[in-house]
Amino acid sequence: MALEHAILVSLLEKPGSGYELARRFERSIGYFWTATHQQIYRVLKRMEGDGMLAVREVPQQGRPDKKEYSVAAPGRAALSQWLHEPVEPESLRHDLAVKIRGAAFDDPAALVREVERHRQAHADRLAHYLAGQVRDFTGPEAPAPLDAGQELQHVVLRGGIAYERMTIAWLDDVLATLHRLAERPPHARG
Amino acid sequence: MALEHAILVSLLEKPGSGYELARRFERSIGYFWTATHQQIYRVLKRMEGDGMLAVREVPQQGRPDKKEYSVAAPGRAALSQWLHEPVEPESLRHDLAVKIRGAAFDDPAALVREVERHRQAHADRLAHYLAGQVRDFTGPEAPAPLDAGQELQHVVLRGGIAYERMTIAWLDDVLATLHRLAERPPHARG
DNA sequence: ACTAACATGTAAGCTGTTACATGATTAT
DNA sequence: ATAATCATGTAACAGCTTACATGTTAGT
Repeated sequence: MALEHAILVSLLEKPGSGYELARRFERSIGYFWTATHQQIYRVLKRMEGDGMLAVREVPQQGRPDKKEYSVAAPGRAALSQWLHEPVEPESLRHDLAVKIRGAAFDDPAALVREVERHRQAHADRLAHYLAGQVRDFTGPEAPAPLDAGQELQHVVLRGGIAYERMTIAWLDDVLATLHRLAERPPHARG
Repeated sequence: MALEHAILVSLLEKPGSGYELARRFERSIGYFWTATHQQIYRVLKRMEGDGMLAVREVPQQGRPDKKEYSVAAPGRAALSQWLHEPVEPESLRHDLAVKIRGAAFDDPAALVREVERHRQAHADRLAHYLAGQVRDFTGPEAPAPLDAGQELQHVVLRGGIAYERMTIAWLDDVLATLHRLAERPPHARG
């Protein structure tokens, strides 16, 4: 399971609390792995018990105390071992594709609004990624030259950008197909 | 959960046994939704109990008997209802991206072979999809004109093809990045 | 004899989601 | 007052994965 490993990577990049991790999973790490705070707290506790993480209670002024987690030696070793093991290439799980094929047994035109909604969500994500790319990697505020960690973060972000662009283009193809089907004379629908 | 709905779509396209469904989930349906036979048998039983599916025992010669499932009226209604409900745009779960960011804390060059392996897997899938496209939709053996169901299957397949092409191009970008980092003088790494 | 394909299941364990629960501080 | 943000958890349930389990027929 990669949630543990995603947490190890994130904490190596910067130690932090469960709450902070949950927010990172809504942003940068979340571009390729999602997790809710409930999951994160459960896994942090387990990993702490396994000796993978070290905890430090940090008293704060004007805010509740927090537990700052950082990666202990066994955690770093576990990550290193995982990096050297092969993982299976992902298989997709795409509800919308199921819906599109299902539309053959319902009204294809009824899907148009849903597909447009998805297109908008992907366009928003793309805009967000592009802004992040300029801010962190290509803009005047970005460090130059980038270190290895930043280069690797950038290539992952480029993957997210490519994914969103591809998805938007495909959803346009889907919309065009749905419109073509809606214009067919009834006897040709089948 | 979309497994039920994926099963409904598949059985509407063609009734079949749990075993046959499991094979379809390794092929066409599996392009965008995966499931193992254990999952499928369990869900089929539940759906049958809920009255969504009808079963027919089919004796076979030279083979074990099979249970052929088909969609009953309540199943069709449930699919239709789901088609009219919005679903959340998917979030990615990509182990390899976690590994790439993790490589900053290990040896980036050690990831090259893993990335190449993934690239090969995606190239194989792309070849498989392209062959299917010619066989079912664009080749001389394919029906012309396509009916609505076939048009929708084709646009989903085009999505799979676009996904594999995008992924292969991104993995080439990843490989180029890893090679660039490996060529850096040691003082410029970290 | 052995392997592959056909065919269907159970059990245990892990992962993930949703709902519930609490409490402080800061800004409007 | 009210809402938002910070901060951490529990409980119940649903879904998925892995291992185990059985038996037939067809091909080499």
